[in-house]
Amino acid sequence: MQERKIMAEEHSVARKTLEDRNRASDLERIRHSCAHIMAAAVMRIWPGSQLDIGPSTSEGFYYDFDIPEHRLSPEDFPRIEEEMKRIIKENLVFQKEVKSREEVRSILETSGQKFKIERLADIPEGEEISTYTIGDFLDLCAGPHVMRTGNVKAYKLLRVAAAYYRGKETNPQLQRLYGTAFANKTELEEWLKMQEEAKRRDHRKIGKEMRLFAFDEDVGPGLPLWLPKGGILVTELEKLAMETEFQAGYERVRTPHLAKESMYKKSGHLPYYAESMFPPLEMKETLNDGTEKMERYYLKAMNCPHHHKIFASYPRSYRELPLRLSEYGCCYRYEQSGELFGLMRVRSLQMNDAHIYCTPEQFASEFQAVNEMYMKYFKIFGIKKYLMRFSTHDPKELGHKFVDEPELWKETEDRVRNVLKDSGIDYVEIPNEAAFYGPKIDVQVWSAIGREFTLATNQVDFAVPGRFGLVYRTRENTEATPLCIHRAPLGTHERFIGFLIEHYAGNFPLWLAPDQVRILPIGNEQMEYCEALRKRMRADGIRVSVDTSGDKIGGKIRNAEVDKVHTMFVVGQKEQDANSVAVRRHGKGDQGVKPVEEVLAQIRQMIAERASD
RNA sequence: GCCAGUGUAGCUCAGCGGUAGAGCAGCGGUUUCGUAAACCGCAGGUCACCGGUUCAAGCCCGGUCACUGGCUCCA
Repeated sequence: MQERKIMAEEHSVARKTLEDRNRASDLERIRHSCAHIMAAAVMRIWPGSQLDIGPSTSEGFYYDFDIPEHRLSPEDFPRIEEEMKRIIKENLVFQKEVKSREEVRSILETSGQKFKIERLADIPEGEEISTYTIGDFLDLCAGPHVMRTGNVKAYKLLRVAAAYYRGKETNPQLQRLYGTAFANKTELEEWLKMQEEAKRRDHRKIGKEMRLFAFDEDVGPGLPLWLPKGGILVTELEKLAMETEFQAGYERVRTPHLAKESMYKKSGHLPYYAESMFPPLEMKETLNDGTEKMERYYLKAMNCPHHHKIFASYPRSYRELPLRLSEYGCCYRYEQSGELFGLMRVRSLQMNDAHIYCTPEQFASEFQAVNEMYMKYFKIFGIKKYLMRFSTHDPKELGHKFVDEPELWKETEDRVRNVLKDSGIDYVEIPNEAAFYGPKIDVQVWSAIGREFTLATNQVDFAVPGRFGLVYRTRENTEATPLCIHRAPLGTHERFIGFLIEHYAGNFPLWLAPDQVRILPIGNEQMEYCEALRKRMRADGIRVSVDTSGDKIGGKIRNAEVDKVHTMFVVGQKEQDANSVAVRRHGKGDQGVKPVEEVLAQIRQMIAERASD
């Protein structure tokens, strides 16, 4: 599971060609120019600063500095913005000059810009080398820029962050200043407003307000507690997965949360992933001869090895394949503290996992069926914007990052590529990003607030079944090792629900809504009628409650709306006499009076169909 | 793990050297009401934790923890 990869690439060292640069949009020019203006301002305030690079991004721009005499903090923003304002007012020309490599190097050496000198060395031989100057601020830069500093009209500094030089952890850490710029003030304000709106949809905020989940210091960071209402979401997702997988010929299994070190040595996970696993539990075991032996147990960070052991639990025949084992397995990963993020990145997680063991002949259709399952889920949740990322290996890393099986890599990657092409799915291929045991497809989605992450994953494993000695008898009565497909179309409960909270802004469709129906009596006279109705609906499996508070009907409605109750039944004497209810939908207002039978039939149907609204 | 920021009642926040505050939620009353807030009252806090400066510390300083924004990493 990975996330923010594409964002990271956007910031990475991959050089844009000059052609790419010339295609830069007006907005990109403005933002990149604004980055220069910001850098010029920083140089005026702290003249001893070293410059790195300052590209535009999808959200705005940034510039990386080494400022020896100062630690940047948001308190510096007014001062820097003030200086930027001055530079813009001076309306300086962005003066481009094409120079020779030696000429530029000597300028940079004079000004002591050591990062820039290294960046200069990256520019391929034969490519045009240019500098842009505004006033006395010179920057090695291919452009393009706006004409004058006065063309930048709306900008705002956003945050400071540390960033490693060239993104490498071992390199020195630079201070990164983030900002954004727009063509005019109106657009900037609209964007700021949208950011505010995004904050309101944040799953951490809604999760707290709706009492879906909680964190507790004594439990530990990254270890979410599902509160009753969040537990309902979990249960509904599991019901969906179980039904879908049952129909698709999967068999459910259950496995322990930990295993001995030897298994992870066998799987090959340990050398690669020990750092992101919780440290082992160590215990003394007394052997039959009285000697003691230290045994190490690891909390499982993945379900695959346990499932492989199920495959290996008795001899298998080709007749049993494809064998599809599924489990909502609990895993534990020791994610770095700085990486923890609400429900989206946690240390305990439950994965919608399954492993499909199949013959090479079955591989393509099994892989295709998995893709179709993804599409089915996306339709239910109305997920329209997604991207399949096909991660492949880099032959140079064989034996290091990737298991040393050159032919298997090529063969399986070709197979996956063919399935993707044949099914006409939109995908991008990204080299050198595969799992160590095989190529994978990650489904990237964007939450309502524009954050990108891997929601689900579908991986091919041609290495580990062999390590586990998994074999089946072929028709020819020989032994063969199965291929394995790892798949988790609903990702993990934690991340998937985090995504859904933002996707729906907490306004879940009826089948998912923790509070499906709340009955609101106008007065005490209707209480018995309401209570009878509640009992009847409960018997039907509908999540319903009665508001027995002393509030007026307006107050009851308000509370139900705030609680995001999907459907309200307002019941007064009129409704009781006619065996009806006045239906009100969350966010949609009064839907009119309807006979009880009609409303209940409709609700049952919506739940059964998992209707999207 | 690294850089920066934040931490005051269940929630949202005010107070920024001089006796801890508000609204909402909660609890107790009164009210029984027709589509987004009835009224009155009560209670609620070692101001994240540990140490320091000061006659006096939510407030200043140092450390720890948690969370947040980035970076790095990510089966």
